[in-house]
Amino acid sequence: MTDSQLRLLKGTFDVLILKTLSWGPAHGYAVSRWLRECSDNELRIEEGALYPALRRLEERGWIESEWRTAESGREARVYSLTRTGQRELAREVTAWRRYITVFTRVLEARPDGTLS
Amino acid sequence: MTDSQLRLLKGTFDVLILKTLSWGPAHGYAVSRWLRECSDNELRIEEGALYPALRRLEERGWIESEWRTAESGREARVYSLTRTGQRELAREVTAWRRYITVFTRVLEARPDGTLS
DNA sequence: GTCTATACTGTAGAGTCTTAGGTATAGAAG
DNA sequence: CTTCTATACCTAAGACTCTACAGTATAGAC
Repeated sequence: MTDSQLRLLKGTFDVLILKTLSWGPAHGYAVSRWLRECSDNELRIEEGALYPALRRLEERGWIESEWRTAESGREARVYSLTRTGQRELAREVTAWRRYITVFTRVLEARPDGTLS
Repeated sequence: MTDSQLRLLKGTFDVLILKTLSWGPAHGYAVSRWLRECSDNELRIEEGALYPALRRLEERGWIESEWRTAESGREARVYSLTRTGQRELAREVTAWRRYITVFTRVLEARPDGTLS
């Protein structure tokens, strides 16, 4: 819609996916929809990035998948968080908090340090 | 040193470089040093990423460079922020604030939205 | 019966980083 | 005087992650 849509920073998909799955198992399409809605349409994962990311996370053992038939009768690959994935999520959320602290400090810094 | 060093998110170099140059002209090495110091050694730009980034920013017209001989007698390529670069810096800082707001909201969300 | 939303998959290409290497000067240490 | 460290720059190979685009296919609405 608006051009005001935020471009996701590279490398931040993973934690968003893990976070989404922490609510419970979901298939790919639902992950991307939830993310759009939860961010008031400001964050969007393209499908071309979503499915590779899901496979990546599964390879690392952070999520696991299973083909299931939904109530709707549709087949879908349902992903869920593993125990390792839960730990990873916690770790990444912590790292993110630290990141914004440091990064914001730099961006808000006043000129006092000397630049040779 | 400590393994606790944060890995910079891709795509966040540029705004850091612009920010650094907003203090005044500096050469590449000084930019990376300032960044390390200003972040208490938590953020680091590898040289292999720094110099390409500087050239990139110059191509876009956000910074400009000039060879100068420092008081030390050493030659160095000194970069400075252009007017366009100043506007770009302001724009990116605003975008960053918005990004952390949205992203944090998602990461802190409580399970109320439905995940089909 | 066609259209929309759902659901998944794949490829090509661009952009950005990491890793690892290289050149060269100034000044201090020995 | 020679070697080491800090300074200062540059490049290339490769990996990774995203975007853009292009598909396939089903369920339900109209």
